[in-house]
Amino acid sequence: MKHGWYHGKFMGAGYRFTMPRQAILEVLSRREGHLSAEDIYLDVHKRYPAIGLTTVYRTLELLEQLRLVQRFDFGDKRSRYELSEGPGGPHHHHHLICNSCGRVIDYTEYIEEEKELLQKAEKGLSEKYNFEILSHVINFYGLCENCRLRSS
Amino acid sequence: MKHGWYHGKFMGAGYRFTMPRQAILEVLSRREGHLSAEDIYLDVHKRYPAIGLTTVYRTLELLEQLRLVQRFDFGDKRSRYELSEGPGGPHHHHHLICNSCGRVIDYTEYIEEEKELLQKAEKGLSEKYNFEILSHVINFYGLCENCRLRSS
DNA sequence: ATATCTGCAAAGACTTTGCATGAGA
DNA sequence: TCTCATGCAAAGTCTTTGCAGATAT
Repeated sequence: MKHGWYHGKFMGAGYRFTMPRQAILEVLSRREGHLSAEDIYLDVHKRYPAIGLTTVYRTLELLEQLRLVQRFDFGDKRSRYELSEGPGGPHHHHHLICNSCGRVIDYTEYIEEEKELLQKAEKGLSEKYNFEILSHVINFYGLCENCRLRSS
Repeated sequence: MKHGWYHGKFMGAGYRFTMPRQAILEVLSRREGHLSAEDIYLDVHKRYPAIGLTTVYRTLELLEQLRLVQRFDFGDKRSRYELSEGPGGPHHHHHLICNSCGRVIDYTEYIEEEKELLQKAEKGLSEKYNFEILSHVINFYGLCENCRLRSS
């Protein structure tokens, strides 16, 4: 893992690129998607038992502020974190969320069609409401395969 | 407010249409959008001081299950509730959410264009993942007018 | 009549904060 | 060196649960 880019991001914003921060980024990069703070803590903790849960929370808050990480809420009562898309991060995707069991499925289809809509909407909305759009979330809710079978 | 329709919804599902439930629905209907459990509690409590916060939570859970209410998460740490769209409820809309101050703006533009994308996506995704889509959420995140000015 | 619903208080779960210690530049 | 970062424990906030009494059908 090349730390140079992240190192620059941190230093450029006046933050230190410490070992816990490296380790947390490494976990986010290795295990893509939908990780809770505790998931990350447990994983990081295996390699660096000294790192505490508080640091995980504080680091995630910082990463979110630096736009390196995006926070999601899938309806269970905990925040979920993913590396932002881009070099090193995942590709642009959205989520199917099962109302019954909470499963989350990533999908990458219809991104082209989506782009058209979003570009039009972003332009219009930023003009009308003077709102600067920086990111978006599209979620579909429903029943996953297993839960469909079980409830029918 | 005509309670007949709601009464039927409740009874049809084996639940009682009690006074607290009526009162909570009345608040949701009168004050459209983005209400937290506590917002609802405080409002309902003015008219019916006997109704407790617990009942508000339990009623909202039930209303969500009956699909009469949709729950949202806007990034502050509390759930927000809105009456589902439909007769008596609000029109279809989405949200602009300010990353800085948390303000939420409803918008109803681009719904037609959105419909096209969603229909295509829903069809394709339900086939590919055998996932039955029941609802969707589109959120735009960014900076509202006030926060743009303040940060520039 | 009786199964459901409610209020209160207490518990639970996730997240944040205070403060002394430790570490990066 | 000296400010920023960290760990631990404690506190905070929203939400859920247990249980006895009340209520709708």
